[in-house]
Parts: sequence; structure tokens; C-alpha cells
Amino acid sequence: MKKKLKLSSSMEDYLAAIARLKERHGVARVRDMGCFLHVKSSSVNSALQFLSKKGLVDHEKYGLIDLTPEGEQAARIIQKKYDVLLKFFTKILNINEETAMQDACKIEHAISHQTFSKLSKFITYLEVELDKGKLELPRKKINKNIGIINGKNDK
Amino acid sequence: MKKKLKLSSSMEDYLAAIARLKERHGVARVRDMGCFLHVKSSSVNSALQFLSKKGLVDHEKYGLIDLTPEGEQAARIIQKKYDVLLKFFTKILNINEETAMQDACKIEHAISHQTFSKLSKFITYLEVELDKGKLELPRKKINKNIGIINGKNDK
DNA sequence: TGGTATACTTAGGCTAGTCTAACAAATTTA
DNA sequence: TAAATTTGTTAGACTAGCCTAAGTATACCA
Repeated sequence: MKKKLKLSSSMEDYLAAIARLKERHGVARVRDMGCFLHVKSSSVNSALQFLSKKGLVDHEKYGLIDLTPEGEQAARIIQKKYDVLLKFFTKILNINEETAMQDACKIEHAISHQTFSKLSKFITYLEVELDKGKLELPRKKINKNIGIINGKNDK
Repeated sequence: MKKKLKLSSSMEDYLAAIARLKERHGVARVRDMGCFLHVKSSSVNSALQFLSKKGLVDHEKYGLIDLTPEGEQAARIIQKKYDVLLKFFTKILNINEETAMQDACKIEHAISHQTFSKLSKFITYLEVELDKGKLELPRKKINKNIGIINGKNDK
């Protein structure tokens, strides 16, 4: 039977950062993690110590930083939540990239598996309906066009 | 010009608790707030001290607990976020009440005003489409019925 | 109206997560 | 290859938000 380890938002962030950095640059380094998460290297260090103790990260003094299989699985879940939330915010709700990223970043830690799973399915469903033309998301373009036609958008 | 005070999740919770308790019982008391939020009275006390200092709560030693106009406004925003999220989760995503409440409780602190506002409009839009019959949310009833027909749901 | 129960407050401790400052190792470069 | 620079580590301080324990005020009722 697998033991369910409950991680804090911060620790989830550290895990996800390792995954993202490895994805992007092949390796994760203390300094880059700090940049990525906007914390100092010393904070990264204590997080790594904690996560190593929990068996989620492989890290020896001055050595490489890597995820264990368990850490990888945990990171994948968080990343998936982030990705789906980002898509929902940008593609469905039409939120701007920056705000969408900020919100996804926070909500990924707060959303339960159940709600996440249902949200994913809901997005898929919406996409199908949109494709079939049965649904059209409300967007503000009409006003804008009127503005252009009327010359209201001139500087 | 109004100064934007950024509150922690916990402090938002305390504010919202006062609003809810006043709504339900006419008054908010230290003990009831503790029950409501699952913390001890001493924790409620320090929160009240903090919120009083910030001008969001009216509270004197052994006296009544009330929201100032600013506190009331802040509480209203949080409650609104909670209500809308709960509706989205239960009515649209078909999440069970308990999970929906837990998620709404956490996400109300994480969602930005912009995203919240767009989500609200999106829900309203969906409700209109549902009313018009242009949209039907996917639900699992067929499987359940088959189960009953086949006698699979028997104890 | 005095004693008991309940509610509120204060003091002080603990943990997680951050920081700064100082030090150590590794890497780069002249 | 030695010095300089960069990167990583450690120690220790600080804050928020919780707790327990003990003290203080209020409310109830016999």
C-alpha cells in the first residue's frame, strides 16, 4: 500500500521547478531554481534537504539535482494541473497570459484531484462542442470593430 | 486614492467568518469563529488584534466583534468568490458538495479579480445556453441505470 | 449575591519558510 | 595553474500562524 505524502505548496513548487528546468535545460541547478521561484539559493537548499529526506529528490552536496521516480510522479501531477488550468484560463475564459499564469500557479496547489479531473473532462467536452460549432464563446470583438469603423480607435 | 491592503488567506478567512456568523446568528463571537474555522480561541484573538489594527474589524476587549465598512467590503468579495466557485463546482462540474466546498474554500484566496470576473460571466453564459437547450452538460446516468437494471447496485 | 461555568485574553512555545551573512567548493580565465 | 568569479552550503535570525497553559472577565443560576 502506497503512503500518501501531503506536500506544502512551497514544496510542490520546488518539485515542479526541478521538472521544468530539466525539461528546458537538461539539468536543474540550485541557482536556477532560485531564479525560477524567486527565492534565494539558501531557501532552495533547505527545500532540497527536505525533499531528499522524503525520498522525492536525489541530491548530494555540490552534486546534481534529480527527481526520484516518486518525485517525478508528484511533479507530473502538479505540472498537469498547471497546464490544464492555464489552458482553461487562456483558451476558455480568455484571460491574458500573465494573469492566467499567476492564477494557475496558485490554484494548482489548491485544487483537489476530483475537481481537477472533472475540470479536465469539462474542457475536453467544451472543445468538442466548439469544434462542432454548437457553442461559441462570448468574446468582445463587435464593440472593437464598431470602434474602428467609427474611427474611435484613432490616436 | 484608496490603499490596497493585501491580506493573507488566513486573515481573509477570519473576515469571511465574521460576515457568515453575523449573517447566520446576528453576532460573531470569538468561540464561534474558532469553531467555524477549526482553530483555537487564542488564534482568533490574535487575528482580531491584527485586523483591528488594519482597520477592518471593530473589537474591544471582551466586546462585540464587528466589521468596519472596509472589512465588510473585503469580506463581501471573498464570500462572492466562494459562492461563485461553489456554484461552478456543484452545478457545472457536478462535484459533490463536500469536495466543492473544500476546493472553493481554498481557491477563493488564490483566484485573481480578473479571472474571477471572467469566470462569473462564463457561468452566466453557460446557464443561458443550458436554458436555451443549446448545451447539455455530460452526466453519468446511463451507467448508473444499467447498474440498477442489472441488479449490480444491490448490497 | 456569591459561586461556578463559560468565554475571552495573554504569554510563551513551535514549525515552516523565508532571509542575510559568512564560508566552502567548483569553475573560469588570464 | 593560481587567482578571481561563480555557485552552493551552513548558521542563525525573523515572521506568520498555529498551539497549550494559565489567568481574567462575564454570565448564569441557586
